[in-house]
Amino acid sequence: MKSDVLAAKPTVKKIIDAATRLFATKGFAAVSVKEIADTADVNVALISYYFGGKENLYVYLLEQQFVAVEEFIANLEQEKIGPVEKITRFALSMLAMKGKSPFAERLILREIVDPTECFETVAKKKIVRLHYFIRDCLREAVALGHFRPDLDPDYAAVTLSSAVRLHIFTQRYLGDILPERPDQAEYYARQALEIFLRGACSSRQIPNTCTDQGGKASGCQIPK
Amino acid sequence: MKSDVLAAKPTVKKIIDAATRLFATKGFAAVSVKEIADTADVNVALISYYFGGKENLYVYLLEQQFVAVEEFIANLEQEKIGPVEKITRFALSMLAMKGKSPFAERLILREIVDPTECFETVAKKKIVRLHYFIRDCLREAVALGHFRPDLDPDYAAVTLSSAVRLHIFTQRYLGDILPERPDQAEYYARQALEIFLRGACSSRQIPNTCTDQGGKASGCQIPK
DNA sequence: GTCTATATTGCGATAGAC
DNA sequence: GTCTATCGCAATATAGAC
Repeated sequence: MKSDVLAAKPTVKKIIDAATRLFATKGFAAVSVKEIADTADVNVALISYYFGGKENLYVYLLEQQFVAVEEFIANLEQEKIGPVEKITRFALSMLAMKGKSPFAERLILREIVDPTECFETVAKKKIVRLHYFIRDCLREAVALGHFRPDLDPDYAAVTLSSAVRLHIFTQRYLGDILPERPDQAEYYARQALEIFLRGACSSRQIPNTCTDQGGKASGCQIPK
Repeated sequence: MKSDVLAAKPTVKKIIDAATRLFATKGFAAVSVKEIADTADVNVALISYYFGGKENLYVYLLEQQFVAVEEFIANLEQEKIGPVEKITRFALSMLAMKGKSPFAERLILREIVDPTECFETVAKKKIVRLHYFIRDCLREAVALGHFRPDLDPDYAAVTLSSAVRLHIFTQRYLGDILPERPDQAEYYARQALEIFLRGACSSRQIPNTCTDQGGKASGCQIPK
């Protein structure tokens, strides 16, 4: 849409930075162009001038975020590492990308929660692609015997990305009651990942929730 | 705010039903009172007449949703069952409440993602309370030896509610690519729960992610 | 490129008829 | 209790001065 050389202009960059932060924090509907302009310290009219309106600006920003994520995924797919390490790196990717695109996670998660009309079809392809990446890793891990054979890769993929990602938003409410850790975000991601990996590979029985004793892994019943 | 007897009036009920569905689906900022009135098939002015405006209506609805959830939690706390079964029931609560308040999960999750000014302080107390319930169950389960001793209950609580809840929103994008299961929502919740429970109680080593071999459970390193 | 001023639309709320 | 008409306001976008 807009060439990258345009994004180098200081005024354009100020708009991009302010808009990215605001959209990520408050969501598309709750942010006004005036607020973006004030935050960026530029004139309101310049947003239409450079981007052709609020919607176009939003679409441009989201596409940029997905580019960053897809690059990350593409690199990961090429690496000669096992599937378990791939999803490990994916789960920690939000930390790895913190410097480059610190709001990518929030913006994408927002688009999942509140699909914008102007971006829904694009978002769908990208989100599905992201899902397939995780699912295929899980499938491979099951095939290799790293994970238990009864793990459902399609659904486990949703569990993994949910577990690792939603915490970004819970921080607002739970941030000050959670015990302090050296690097809170990374600590959380690693905790969640560890639970997932153990839960995916373990064939151990779950205490107090199994009616039969010697059943195989998949027979471990969760009570009604 | 409004007495329950008022909610029995057919017009009021139509407004409540339409507004709950719309707020849950699109979020507070993206819904207009006109849209609510049209969906409910009542006159626009009646929303102000009965509820005193859009914000008041939203606050009223959210409070109702939290009442349902808190009742559920309060009942759960009184039951003479173990902590593992308590969180199991909690995780499946969205299914248990489907009949009574089918939009509770969505509305609460929305309030976490996009805190509304008019409800943030109230929401904080309720969400923190919900978090404490889960965390205390996890603590107890660790103390009883059901879960591994190095599980961090504060952070694991966030992981659990994230894993079990976020899927509601991913369905829009992944709904048609996920393989069909008899009862999709329940199936997902149980899969996520099973992963969590196994991950919480297991002391098994994770394949391909551990550098040292014979380390104890807490020493299981996730690679950088 | 940047600004001011303004056009235009749609929102939420309410006064007043019925 | 329900409706119509309208007010006031804020939002987006743009025309045109500089």
